Amino acid sequence: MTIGLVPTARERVRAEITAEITDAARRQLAEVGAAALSLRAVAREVGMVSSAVYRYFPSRDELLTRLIIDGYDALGAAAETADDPGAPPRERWLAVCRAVRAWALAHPHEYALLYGSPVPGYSAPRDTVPAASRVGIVLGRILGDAARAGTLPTAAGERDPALISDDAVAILGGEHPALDETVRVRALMAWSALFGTLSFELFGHFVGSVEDGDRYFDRVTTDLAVLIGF
Amino acid sequence: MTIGLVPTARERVRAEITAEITDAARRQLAEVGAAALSLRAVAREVGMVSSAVYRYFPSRDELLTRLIIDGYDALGAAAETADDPGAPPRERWLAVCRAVRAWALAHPHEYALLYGSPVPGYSAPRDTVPAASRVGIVLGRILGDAARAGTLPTAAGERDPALISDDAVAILGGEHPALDETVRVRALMAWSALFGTLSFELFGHFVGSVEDGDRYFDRVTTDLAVLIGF
DNA sequence: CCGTTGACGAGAGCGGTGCTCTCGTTCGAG
DNA sequence: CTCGAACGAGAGCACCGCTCTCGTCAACGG
Repeated sequence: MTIGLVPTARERVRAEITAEITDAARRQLAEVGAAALSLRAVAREVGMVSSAVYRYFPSRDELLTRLIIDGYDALGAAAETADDPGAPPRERWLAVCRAVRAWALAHPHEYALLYGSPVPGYSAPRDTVPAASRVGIVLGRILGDAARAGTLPTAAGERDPALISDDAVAILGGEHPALDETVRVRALMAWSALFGTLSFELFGHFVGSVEDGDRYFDRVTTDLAVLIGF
Repeated sequence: MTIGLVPTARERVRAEITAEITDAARRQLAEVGAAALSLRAVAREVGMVSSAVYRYFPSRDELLTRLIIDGYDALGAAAETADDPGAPPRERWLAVCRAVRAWALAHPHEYALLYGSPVPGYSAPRDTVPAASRVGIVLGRILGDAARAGTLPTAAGERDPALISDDAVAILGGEHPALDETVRVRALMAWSALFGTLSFELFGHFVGSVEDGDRYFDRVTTDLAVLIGF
């Protein structure tokens, strides 16, 4: 077994088959959702017997974890490309929100896998954290740039590390300049409110209350921008 | 078959067994979650064979629907008893929020069933609507009382029925006095933000960002109260 | 009062699932 | 060239949702 650099033919075909399996799994996910995703059906689609798939993924949950990471990455990439660092903070925030919503509407089952109920005995593995942080990092960068531009209030009171951790602070604007904690908490709140709105829309909790999802979403994200201070 | 009033012995024992099944199912739900809830295991727990359960519930999804409705009712009842109509609006809002969170923390799997990814696809959302509306009605009553007390801005611009439907308006304060649409939209937003925060907390999206969930939640709900105008 | 009917529980069975194990084959590193 | 590791196939286990049949037994109508 070679370590990196030049992959052997065996490693190459292994990577290819792994990709084939994840692609088939992603198609299954988009069609029937995570709960009904069957490893056997995936195996059938790639022309394998179910036991052969276990050479590539030790369990169905590991396969789902792969899809989760890929989903976070796709969503993070969508958020990143939607963010124009030259635009004013509010426009950047709105653009990122719209991009996140567009991705969620285009991939409802993947969104449900990421932000819906966790699957049965599933414990969020550490591997998903970096990918999951990407969209938060985009928001944090907007916040930091706005702070550097001096349009946000700087630290007034003391920080409370129990309320919002050092890691989260590092993402949400960092330490320079010293943002007021209130702003960071509101940014975190806007973040979860964004996904709360999306979850309600996608999971049908707005049925009968909101007709025009596009305009409602714009209103909400605009209100959230004002709340943050953008 | 008698129609209501005096139930026959047969109807009584049927209702008893149905309750036994739902109780066992609720225990299973609390233990292993909705995705892993097995009708056969429920049957075992009540000392039946699996096929016998189908005399009472036509499918596993119908059993889940029963649990969903019961869950919405339990949550709604918790919100209703937490609301003291004599208290000022902000205190009422905070109390209801805390009650909702307390219920969610005490029944995480039930909460996931209600507000996580819809598990059976789109089985029977129609029957669930009245129960699901209860907690929203509580919030709407607070909003209406506050409006009657004259502490909220009255209608300034035109209403936009596509943004927020007539049904939702009827719940969120009604037509007298004519609340400004902005306030109603913000209330709706606060409602989804509340559940967005809870979902993030329960589904682990705050891990590494928020240490003290209690205080963070109070901060968020307080901010939301200010946003609404309470 | 008795016969019919319908509800009921048990059991077998079908097709599906995740996962394990064993068995030939094949391929590539030493 | 050899030998071990990786691989795919297949059988099999335990479980799942759900259907069907069958014997029983209680309630209702004539």
